[in-house]
Amino acid sequence: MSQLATMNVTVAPVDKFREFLLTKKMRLTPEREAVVTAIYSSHDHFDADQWVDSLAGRKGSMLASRSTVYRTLHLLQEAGLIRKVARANDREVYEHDYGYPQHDHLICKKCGDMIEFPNEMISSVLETVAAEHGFRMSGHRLEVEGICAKCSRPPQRTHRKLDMI
Amino acid sequence: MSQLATMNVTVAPVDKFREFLLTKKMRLTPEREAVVTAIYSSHDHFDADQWVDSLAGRKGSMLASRSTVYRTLHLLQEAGLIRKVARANDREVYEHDYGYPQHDHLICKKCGDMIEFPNEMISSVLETVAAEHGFRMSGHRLEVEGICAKCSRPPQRTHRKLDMI
DNA sequence: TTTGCTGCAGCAACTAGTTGCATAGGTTAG
DNA sequence: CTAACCTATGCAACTAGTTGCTGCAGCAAA
Ligand SMILES: [Mn+2]
Ligand SMILES: [Mn+2]
Ligand SMILES: [Zn+2]
Ligand SMILES: [Zn+2]
Repeated sequence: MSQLATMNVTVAPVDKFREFLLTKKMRLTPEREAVVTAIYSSHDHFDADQWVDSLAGRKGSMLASRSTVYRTLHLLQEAGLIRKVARANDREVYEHDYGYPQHDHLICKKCGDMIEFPNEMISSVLETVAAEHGFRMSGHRLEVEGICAKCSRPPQRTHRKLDMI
Repeated sequence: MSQLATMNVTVAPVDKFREFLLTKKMRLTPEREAVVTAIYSSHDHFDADQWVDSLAGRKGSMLASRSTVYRTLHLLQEAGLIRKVARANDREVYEHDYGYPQHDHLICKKCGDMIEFPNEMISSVLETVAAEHGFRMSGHRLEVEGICAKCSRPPQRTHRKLDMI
């Protein structure tokens, strides 16, 4: 999934989150910590449901309720720790927005694959456009849709010695 | 809302829709025609709800059910007549994608205003990126978020002779 | 301790949007 | 004409995500 190199960061995500919460006079509760720890335990695109499942009842033990997971996801976005990246299969797809270089995605309509690409050019075009409009840009979300190289190869079946009967 | 000039098109939206449906061996039913006519009766950003309201029961007589409105919106996207442009107030925002020049939007987090800007530069950057990845791009969705010029002016109150008591 | 205040969790009810299903109705063959 | 076929509709049930409410924990004043 991740073909871009990761970056080292000095402040751990949990601490960055605590700092953010302090500025809003909010606390890093055990529930909120459970969510941020879970999310930063692996570096992948993810959706809310998998954490609702594992943190709130259905599959795992109750570490945070469904509402709390969703509310914490909002806080994590505000804090700049995660961002919405696309919508796939009726679900919002998120990713880490901290400790990882800026990029956008080519999204294959057939297989759903999300190919990451760095976006300096686009960012700088947007800086210019925003300046022209006196617009203070804080971020962007770009979904490029189409068919990936794998899926657009002619329907020649995948390489195989012999078909099964 | 629209600060970009409109373009003249030869084929009317309803006819373009009928053509598209034919290629899929589908019919332009009265319900589908009602939806596309309603949507093309004005040239604005819009959301599904307003057409569900006016076409399905609640306000007028039933021209197309809720499901049919939503299903027709999908078809209109496939047909290249409309496209999703952003998400605002928990609703998808659509706009005409036919008879109007390509553009993207600066979206103000405070007032919700959507400022349109033409996007040739961005399209061409994306063409290059897509080519590099052997990706056959069919479209994109770009939301630039931030604070618009109006909203970022110092909090000097709006011009008013005398405050109300 | 008791009392009061505040922030947060969990619940349940809600909204936008999707989908399975039964059936209405159009199209074609006989 | 009818029968078979097939598409598209409307309904109702469903899903992802949001929100108002209530009650409880943590802290502070009395
Ligand atoms: Mn990514
Ligand atoms: Mn627009
Ligand atoms: Zn693919
Ligand atoms: Zn604004």
